[in-house]
Amino acid sequence: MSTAHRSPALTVDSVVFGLDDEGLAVLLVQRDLPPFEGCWALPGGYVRLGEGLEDAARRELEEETGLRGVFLEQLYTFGDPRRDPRGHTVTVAYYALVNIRDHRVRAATDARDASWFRVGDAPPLAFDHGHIVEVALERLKGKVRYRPVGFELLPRRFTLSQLQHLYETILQTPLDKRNFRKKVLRLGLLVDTGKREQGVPRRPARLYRFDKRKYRALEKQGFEFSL
Amino acid sequence: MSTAHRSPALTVDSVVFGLDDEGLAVLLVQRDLPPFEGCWALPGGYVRLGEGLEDAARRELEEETGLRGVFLEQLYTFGDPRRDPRGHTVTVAYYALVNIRDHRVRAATDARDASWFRVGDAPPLAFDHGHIVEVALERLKGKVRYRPVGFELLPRRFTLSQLQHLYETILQTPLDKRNFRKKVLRLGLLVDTGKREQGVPRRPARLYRFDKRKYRALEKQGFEFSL
DNA sequence: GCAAAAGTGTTGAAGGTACACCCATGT
DNA sequence: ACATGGGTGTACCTTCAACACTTTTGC
Repeated sequence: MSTAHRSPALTVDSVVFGLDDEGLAVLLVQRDLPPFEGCWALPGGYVRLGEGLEDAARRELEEETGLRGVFLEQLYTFGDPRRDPRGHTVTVAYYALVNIRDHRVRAATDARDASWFRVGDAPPLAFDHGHIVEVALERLKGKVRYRPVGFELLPRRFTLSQLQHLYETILQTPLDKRNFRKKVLRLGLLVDTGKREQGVPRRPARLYRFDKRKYRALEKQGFEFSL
Repeated sequence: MSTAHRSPALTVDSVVFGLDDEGLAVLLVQRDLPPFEGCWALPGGYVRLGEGLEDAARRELEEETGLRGVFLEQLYTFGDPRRDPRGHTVTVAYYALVNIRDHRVRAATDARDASWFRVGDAPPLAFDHGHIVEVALERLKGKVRYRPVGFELLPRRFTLSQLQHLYETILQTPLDKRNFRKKVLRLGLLVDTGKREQGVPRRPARLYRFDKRKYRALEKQGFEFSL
């Protein structure tokens, strides 16, 4: 092992998922520079010397889309030497979950535009970003069942129907209303806020919030979330 | 985004798990060069330009320990800028599962020695490798329950007791013999080879093998392994 | 014949699935 | 009064957990 090496370049990219009434969406930016100029791509960019990977992902995310303070987890590292036409570039991919209504998105550095696309209805993406999105979807599908990450996609207060639709959307399968409610309430991790939906043309639903403190406490005692 | 960058260096490291009668073991190499000269570490090294990540991990593994053709999966990418005293070095970690008896290990390039250490009884490791081993153990613990990876640690033909001990070792919990056998046989993925253990001072157990073909077929039809 | 692990079924508890109707609200 | 989703309980079935004795082999 010598101490001087020509290294592959290193980037981070983030797959940001959001949820609205229509379903799952991904946040993309339109590239303002070659290669793939004008093409839609994942927000991301080069890791700086001395910078942590997650720090880099958060920095790029804020620079390119204005998002900050979101739930972010490492997804996978993609290193096919041909994935970037400029030369061997390894990218550490992250995925993020955000509640669309709480975050206003704006384009910025290196990006002409940033906007949400319905999953499965996005334009062809730059590099191997289409593939990265697929991997992120698979991961989300697996994770949501045994970790309470879905709540990151909802407003702080939400109805049980919203939660159910979320699971139905991500898992791509219909769920039974009564069974779903029983199961999720029996976990004891949802708190009835006492409030109701407002301004809906029907019976207003109770609003719950997820009890993160309680979950963290149970987690340390070996409790396993599962739906 | 400019096109020239000083990138962090990029390495791969592998956590190789093996199993014997005493329990789980990790394969380590003794470094022959600074930093951490003489210290035990994970087999690994720099990714070459134009080389795929998994290719690099396999190459280093063979160079340093003689192992080839093993089960290998990406674990996580570690990028704390201070994890290597020589300067910012990001490492893509893999974990491997091998059957100790099928593979003879030998030291080679960059390593004075290579040898197995009981998990939890290893010397302090170079860099953040101790932490990487912990993360790998956690991953193995999670994975073994819903993917049939455990079989990689056993010989091709194995007894149900061996399989049970494997699960007890990895999950760190005792299992009921009758319930375990029922569950695992009901999956329909073990084939009775018709052979028996030989040369043991007791009633010889039946030898089974894992039916990988059948598993792959079921997997494509949405089947989920679980124990 | 002794030691050591192999092999084998049943029962009770818990949890999962399937299923249909009345209620509260806005218009 | 009507349309819309909100909210609720039961019966059946499957799966999980607990548990002890006989069998086969080598020495």
